[in-house]
Amino acid sequence: MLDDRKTAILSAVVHEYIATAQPVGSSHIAAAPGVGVSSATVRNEMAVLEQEGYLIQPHTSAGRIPTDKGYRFFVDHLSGPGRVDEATTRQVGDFFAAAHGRLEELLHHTSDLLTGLTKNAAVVLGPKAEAAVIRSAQLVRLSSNAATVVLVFGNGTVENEVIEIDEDTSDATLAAAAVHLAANLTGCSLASAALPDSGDATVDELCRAAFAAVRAVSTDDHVYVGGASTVAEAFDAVEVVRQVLYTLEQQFVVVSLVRDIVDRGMSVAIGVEHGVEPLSACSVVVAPVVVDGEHVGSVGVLGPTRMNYPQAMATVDIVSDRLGRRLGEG
Amino acid sequence: MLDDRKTAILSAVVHEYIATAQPVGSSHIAAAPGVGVSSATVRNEMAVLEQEGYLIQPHTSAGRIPTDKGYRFFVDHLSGPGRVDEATTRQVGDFFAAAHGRLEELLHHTSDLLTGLTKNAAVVLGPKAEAAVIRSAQLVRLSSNAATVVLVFGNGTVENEVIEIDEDTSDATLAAAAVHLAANLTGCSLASAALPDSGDATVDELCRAAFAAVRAVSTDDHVYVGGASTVAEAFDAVEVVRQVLYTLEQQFVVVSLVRDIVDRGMSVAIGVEHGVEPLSACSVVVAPVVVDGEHVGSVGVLGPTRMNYPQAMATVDIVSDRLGRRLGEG
DNA sequence: CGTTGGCACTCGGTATCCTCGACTGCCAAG
DNA sequence: CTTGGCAGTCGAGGATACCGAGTGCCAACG
Repeated sequence: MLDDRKTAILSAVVHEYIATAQPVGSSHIAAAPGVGVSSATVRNEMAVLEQEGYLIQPHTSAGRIPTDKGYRFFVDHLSGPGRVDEATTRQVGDFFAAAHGRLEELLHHTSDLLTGLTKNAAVVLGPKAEAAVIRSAQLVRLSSNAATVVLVFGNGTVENEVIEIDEDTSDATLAAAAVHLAANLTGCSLASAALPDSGDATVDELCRAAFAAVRAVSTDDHVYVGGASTVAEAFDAVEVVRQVLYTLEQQFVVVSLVRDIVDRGMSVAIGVEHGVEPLSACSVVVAPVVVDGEHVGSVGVLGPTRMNYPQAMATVDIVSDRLGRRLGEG
Repeated sequence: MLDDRKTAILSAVVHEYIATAQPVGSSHIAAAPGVGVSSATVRNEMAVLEQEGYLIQPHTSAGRIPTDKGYRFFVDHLSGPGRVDEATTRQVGDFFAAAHGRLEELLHHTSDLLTGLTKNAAVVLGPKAEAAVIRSAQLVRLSSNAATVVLVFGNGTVENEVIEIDEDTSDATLAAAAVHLAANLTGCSLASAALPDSGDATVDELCRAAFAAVRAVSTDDHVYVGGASTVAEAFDAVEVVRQVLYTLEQQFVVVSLVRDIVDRGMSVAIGVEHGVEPLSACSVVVAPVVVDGEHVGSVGVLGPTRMNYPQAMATVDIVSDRLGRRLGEG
């Protein structure tokens, strides 16, 4: 643990570096409020902080920049609960007040909102359909050998999947299957639903196929990634930009990344902490979206390790909170 | 019009520049096959080509690079019909043979396919629901004051939208509206559908709301943009990368860009030709997706003006063709 | 007359060198 | 323990020189 003065100095270094992206020297810190001490003393303290791994020098005779460990200490001990300014609060409020329509739209726009507020890439992970209550199940013939199964869930999501059917399946059989599906799925969640035999083998066959298809689809994640262009500004090394963008395009990587962080109960993963090597120059700030005490999704932002943590954390928190409330009403 | 020798020289410059991204000098061209002439002669010809606007010199005593006009001449007169190698043909074939499931998935993966084949950003514009035949219309209550209207179209698309309803709307009214909707929409396309009065004012009110909502949604475009990370490699100026990425994120810009090019009957828009200023360093190669003689969508790739046009055009063509066939079967 | 080899010239890129200044670490005095 | 002072370090940035790729022009040639 660090004493008060080291703490204040580290804090000042982090703040300054976040603001300027330049290595920060002892005299700047000595001038900072809250550090009433000469630059020589600051130098001594900074040497200690460097030895303990909170700071590094890019090269001798340069200022210091925080390490991942330094940022970690900062977010754990220094940044407080985090406040968002009033304009942000209002903007978020307005957004969710004005939001209407489909869940997908809402999540998509939420990601844009986060990007706009934090100037970082944003990730929104929506609720899986699996757990939601099925309000309607339907089977619609598309052609002689294809049909669509459509489920409407209580949260407003609609999932569908195309299944192949036998050429000689009669419309009557299809209708019977549709009725059987509707009767047995409506009111349950997909996870809990079971499909008893109907007595007709052909109908059962159809129903099983439909059920399997829609169950497979409903385990897909609803993930929305926005603000990719911000990473082009955050890093000056083209290679890093490319790697980060490429990784962001692999949505399953992003999904497991975010989910993993949330599951570990963390709200911030700094640099290598999240274990995704191509993103080791990035930090991720996440918050779970909670409805009725249940964790139904996540929101987060991804930016360079020298991101504005207090602001990002506060923004992510307020957005996840409001999104949760919104989903609770809907 | 250019004589044969100028044509050959321009062609060689374009090929060389596409391959190396370096200004190309007269001696390289003189050595190229098909140009049996000394570097001095090439220099004279290049000077003419520069005066006529096909080439420019970044600075005196550097080689030349093609202008947009040079690329335009190249694609119009030089690149021939374009062949894809066998591996590509097979890969595309395999892709569409293996593809199954929902239209959205198919389009999304098609964009990934194009990115993989051309190493450029890819755009896939799917069919609008508007024109497709409605196979099923449904109205499902979500809560006391919200319902979802769901349409299933003959091409396998499912569109839905949430509408607000009066708290005191009875389930019976909702059911009546559902029946009325289904009766009047099934079998038509959204564009051609009309909604006669049912005799019950409340039901009509609901139906109108549902119809309006779903009609609004169905005019949305299904657009899939992939391969954003490739643009980080294509340009070395960070600012250009940022602008291009940002523009690609504005999906409506991309949509109107692609649509405009296709509508003008063009297959390639080079640099400023497409009129989107932030993308003036980019070319776009597009092809319409045609099903039964009808233009239902578009595919395209977007890359730096020094992209490999013959390969891109051939790839886009074959993908659009196979996608059209695939949509025709489905 | 078009083509070609030759030649002088241009100019960006790279390397070298230097200076400047922003740091640091250390030390001795307070 | 803190602080002012001081010598030392090292990268950034500017000046200089050089190199080489490439050009334009011209005179000679078939």
